[in-house]
Amino acid sequence: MLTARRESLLGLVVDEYVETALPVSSRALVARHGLGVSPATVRNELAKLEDEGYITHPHTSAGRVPSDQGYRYYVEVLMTEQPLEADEARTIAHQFHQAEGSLDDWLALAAAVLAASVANAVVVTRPHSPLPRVRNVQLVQLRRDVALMVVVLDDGAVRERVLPLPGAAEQADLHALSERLAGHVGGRSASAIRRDVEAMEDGELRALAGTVVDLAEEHRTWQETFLEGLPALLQQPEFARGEQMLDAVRRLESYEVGRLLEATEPEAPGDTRVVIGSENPQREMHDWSMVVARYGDDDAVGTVAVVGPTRMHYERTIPRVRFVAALMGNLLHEARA
Amino acid sequence: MLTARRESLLGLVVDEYVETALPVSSRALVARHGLGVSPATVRNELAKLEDEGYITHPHTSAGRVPSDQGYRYYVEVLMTEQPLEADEARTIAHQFHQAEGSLDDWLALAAAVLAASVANAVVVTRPHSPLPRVRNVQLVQLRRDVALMVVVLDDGAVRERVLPLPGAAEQADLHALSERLAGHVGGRSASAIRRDVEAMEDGELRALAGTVVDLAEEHRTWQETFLEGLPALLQQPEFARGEQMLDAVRRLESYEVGRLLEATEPEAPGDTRVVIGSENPQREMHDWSMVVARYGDDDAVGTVAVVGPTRMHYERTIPRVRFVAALMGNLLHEARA
DNA sequence: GGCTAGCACTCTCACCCTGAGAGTGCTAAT
DNA sequence: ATTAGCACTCTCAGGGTGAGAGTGCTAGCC
Repeated sequence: MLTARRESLLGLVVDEYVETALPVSSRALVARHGLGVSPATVRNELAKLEDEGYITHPHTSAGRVPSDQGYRYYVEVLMTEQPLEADEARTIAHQFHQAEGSLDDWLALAAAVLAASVANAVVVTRPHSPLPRVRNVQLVQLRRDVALMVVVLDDGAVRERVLPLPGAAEQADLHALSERLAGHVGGRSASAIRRDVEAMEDGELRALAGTVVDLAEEHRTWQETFLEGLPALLQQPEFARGEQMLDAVRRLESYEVGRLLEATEPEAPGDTRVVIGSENPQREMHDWSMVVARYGDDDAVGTVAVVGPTRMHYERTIPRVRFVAALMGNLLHEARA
Repeated sequence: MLTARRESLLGLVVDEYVETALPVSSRALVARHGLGVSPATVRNELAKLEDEGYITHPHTSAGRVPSDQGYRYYVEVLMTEQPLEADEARTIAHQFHQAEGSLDDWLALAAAVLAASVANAVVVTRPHSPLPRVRNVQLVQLRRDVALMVVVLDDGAVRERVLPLPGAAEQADLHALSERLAGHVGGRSASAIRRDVEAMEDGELRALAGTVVDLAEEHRTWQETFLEGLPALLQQPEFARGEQMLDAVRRLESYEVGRLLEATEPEAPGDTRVVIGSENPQREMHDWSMVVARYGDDDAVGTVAVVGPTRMHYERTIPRVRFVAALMGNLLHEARA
């Protein structure tokens, strides 16, 4: 249990440190905010806060720095979220509407816009439903005996694969084949299809249905993940030295980003979750924080996450993530409903 | 015109510098390679080479460093390409075959494999033809009055867009509409379609055909560009300091990569082009080199490029780029023919 | 009992200096 | 044409130093 004064002091330390990235001294606290006490008193209080684990000391004669526990308390109890100003919200919404390309383009744009707003890296995943159903299958002839299978799922995902065709076929034949295939797999989920696949008599159709299952199940996590704002992240003082920057880049490599989000428990759309430093089950993320939100609806859910150093402007970041997630949910719904 | 001795000296300077990243001294040259002369003689020769612009001096008492002109001469005249060893070629080919996902996955994999092989960043673009024809159009119903248009082009590109449908429709209606639309646009290029679009009587069809044109023309350069090997690049000593690393990351940002390749004149598949430092028309690339190759066939052509500091192992890089480009071309053809 | 002035102590950091080392360029001799 | 020798330049790592920034503690004050 923190006394009222210690609480407010902790808040000031966090605010100050988040802003300046410099350890906060007792003197600075007194000077910058008109506390009615002397630096010595503040020092005593800070010492107590340190005993209780809310702040630390890089070295003897340095100021104080919040610990993960301190940030946690701050986020849970002290922080007052800083909502977006009207024009900021307007700008973001405007940028969102402007994009008129494919879903992928739009997601990347959303990530970039949020990244710019919070000055950190942002990861966005494509929305997908836990059990997508096949909405449509098409076989398109590319060459004489090569076709392209295009599968459209009801969460909007479009997946493709190049197939060799045993025995040349006309586009008309392929068309008929598509129809037959669609009749078997249309409106059904991957697992449902798989259950029947073996029972199919027609060998050709069975093979094709198998491919449909593959495509429907293939999450392609890393391909469906959009990372933006890497430069913004790397500009943070914690990555000033080349070594650390290289580390950061490695950690956010495309293949890794998916894994990074896996560690986060899925939540319902609307929720926003904050994972601070050592709270992250992944060891290598121990000096990073993530603000994760889900967007979408019951049919299809995706993830938006801000990734950055634990010294993060939580007050600003959390409402912005929430705002963007909500906006994405709405637009997605609007575009579909 | 360089004398034979100066030529060989230049070659040694380049080799040495490429390997160590340290300015090379007259003494080191004599010691490491049994030249029959003294360092002083070498110094005289190096001074001449410097006069003629092939090498430079970071500062008075430093060794020599090749200039862009020096690298150019090296690539043009001195270098003997180092072909892949049999097992390296086998490994790469094996990795290429292993990938069994979509084209996108495969391209990203190819980029990553090459990047690992040359220890630099690699950019790969999707193959596309100069005038792709529409092979297939499908309208798929997602919600009551929202459809997804999926366009397949004959270079294998699959593009999609979410469309609001004026007036709810049944999937069956959409199907018929797709057929009609396909009748108009199938087998034709974007420009050919556009020529007729205005003449169409049916307003709905006209709008849809317009969207098809959009999709067919939309190159989505940055989306169709795959960058891999960023960490490998950043590990190079020229990016040791955080500042320069940040610069490098910014320069390779997704939005920029496409522009980066634009500056390179297109060539026929099979050609490999080397752009060294200030030869690049883009100012900000003046201390970078690129080894660019085209892959594909007459129908669809893509680009593979290695991007790194001018201090690049050209002898190794060029044949590896060529090898990978050829391999990609073959596989692409194999998968289609 | 809480607050605070004062002070000793610690640690960092920027700075300067220095000497070693690595190169070059030039000259004079071979 | 080559080379030994040497003066000269520049960098770089190391060490020392002083200033500055903090803390923690203690003793006295309200």
